[in-house]
Amino acid sequence: MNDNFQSVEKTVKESIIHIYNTIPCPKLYFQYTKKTYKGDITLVLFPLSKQLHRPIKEIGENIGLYVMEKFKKNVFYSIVGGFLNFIYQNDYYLFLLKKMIHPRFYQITIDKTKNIMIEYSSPNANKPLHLGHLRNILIGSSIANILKFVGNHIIQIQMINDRGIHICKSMIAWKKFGHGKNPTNNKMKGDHFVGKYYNLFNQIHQQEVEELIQKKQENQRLDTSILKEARILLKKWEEKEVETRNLWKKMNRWVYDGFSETYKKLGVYFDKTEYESNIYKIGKKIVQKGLNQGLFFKKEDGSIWIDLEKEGFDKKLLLRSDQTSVYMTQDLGTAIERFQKYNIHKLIYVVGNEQNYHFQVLFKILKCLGFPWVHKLYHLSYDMVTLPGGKMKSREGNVVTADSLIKKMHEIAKKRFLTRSKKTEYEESYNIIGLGALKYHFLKVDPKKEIIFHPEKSIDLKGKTSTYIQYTYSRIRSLEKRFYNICKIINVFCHKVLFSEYDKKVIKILQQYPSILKKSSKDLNPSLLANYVYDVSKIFNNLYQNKRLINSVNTLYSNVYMHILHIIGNILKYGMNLLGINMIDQM
RNA sequence: GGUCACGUAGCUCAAAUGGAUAGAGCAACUGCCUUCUAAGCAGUAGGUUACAGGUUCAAAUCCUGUCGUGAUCACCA
Repeated sequence: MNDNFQSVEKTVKESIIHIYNTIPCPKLYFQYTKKTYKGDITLVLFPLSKQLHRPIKEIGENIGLYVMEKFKKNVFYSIVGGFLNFIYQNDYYLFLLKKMIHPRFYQITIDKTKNIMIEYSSPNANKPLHLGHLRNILIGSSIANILKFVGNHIIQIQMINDRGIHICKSMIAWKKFGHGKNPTNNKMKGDHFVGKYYNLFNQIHQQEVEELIQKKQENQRLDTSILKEARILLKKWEEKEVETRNLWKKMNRWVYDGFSETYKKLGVYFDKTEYESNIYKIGKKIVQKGLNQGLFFKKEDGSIWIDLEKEGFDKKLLLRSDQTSVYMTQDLGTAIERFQKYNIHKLIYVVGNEQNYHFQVLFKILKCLGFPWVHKLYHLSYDMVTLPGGKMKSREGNVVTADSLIKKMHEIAKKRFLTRSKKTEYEESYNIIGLGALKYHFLKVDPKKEIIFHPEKSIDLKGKTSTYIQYTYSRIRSLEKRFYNICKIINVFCHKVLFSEYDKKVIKILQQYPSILKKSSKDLNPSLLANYVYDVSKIFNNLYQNKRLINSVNTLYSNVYMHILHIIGNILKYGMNLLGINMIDQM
């Protein structure tokens, strides 16, 4: 077997330089050959024809012949319209197979090691994580996995919004109606417990607003008595009153314990946690500095603004008239502090698209301030998760929490598992299947697109799902076991191996793995990987159903399939793990 | 109203960034378990890629306009 091949792409490039004597070589447009045409990889000739000023047919023939020659007829070619299709021959597939069984095939390093900080989750400390957080967390953690896998150093960070009027709302409700209860004696998860009081606050506030409307005093709707009380509490908090601070610490602790539990269930973790209460003052200095430099301006009431109208934005508030911070103030501060503290090459914010404008302005302000690292900031924006009826934020207390969804998935998996599985009781598998289905459902969709979530239909365990992929994987594991029981191991590369069309289809898909992973990491998009892993599963099941893979009669081909199974297994496992999904050996 | 996204099969999503005859899965219908796991495989049906123009060898993809959906334009977070 000839195993000194270099890639077709490289050879094509070489041929153009050689034949047309052009340096540098024009940009080449390759694509994997469409299913409807014969071939493996395709060069699009139209742009080349334009640049070389030669007819398509001639270019195609020249390159095709050169490549065929170079590969000693292990690669054929055909020209269809303006497309030059390269058709791999048997031995080239064998070469690919050999390449793919090497561990290096999976160790993809796309660029030099970089320090990348990725901020995600970033919840408010007053209620449980919900559907929206779930998408955020899954995208963030999966991208962190992918970036790490291709060789970067990753710092996963969450910023907890533990300060402000919204926190005081749950505090005041607990003070008035909590009667000293706590999550333990109430048998509730801490974040749900606190969230209950936050919802209670909103209910009471709403009642009071309605009363005001009846009394025709609706102009006072922002001054309900309970809201006033919350404001007083905020003031006390700002003044660091001991009792208020202690209550605040106590209730936050409940919430954090609840978050930790949810994170643990989801299998995500953070290297760092920042608290808004620790850093909300940092930005003020910067704002003052910018004011002194004449970049910002002060209104009569003492508030500080930036005028970005020339840049196509509006005027933006940076500091309130009472000199307290707004979101922008602290985002300026944290960004600056992060670059001072850590040597980071990239800072990714995973934040919903409702804040697109906020981040555009944030980056613009930092640019105005002259920080050289502004181009290292990236807002990874994703669309909302909506319920079929419409918005999910709408009615208070009616949101789907992450915990309830995780629990529901576990139940669905259990029900299905019991009727299907060969195994007896196996609690851990319900988790892997249920959670996997949830994660896959969220990650297979391009982040920038909306997800419409049907709670009643919940999430499928068949079709284009993680369950299908997990099932495929456990089939592979089972086949491997069978192989070791009945077959001798031989070196297939010392023999003449002939691949069937099914085999070729599989190898064709498998060899795309590095480019998919590369693209996923470059685009910061786990959905590409998710969809690819599904394709791999599908093509395997097609092979499996049509060929007897492992048998004692044909040792050579059983060994060949053993290699193919091994590669598929690796791709499925690595790929799914990067999405945060575990695999099961037996289902 | 200004700005920014998005609009693909009945439903949920793809389509490697401008390439060939737009692909999957649900749901519906038809076949396939005496054979390595049927949570599977094969097949049928389903499309004027919201609409109208434009750019070029080539448009779901880029530009313009219209319509629809959502987000945002707070001394909220």
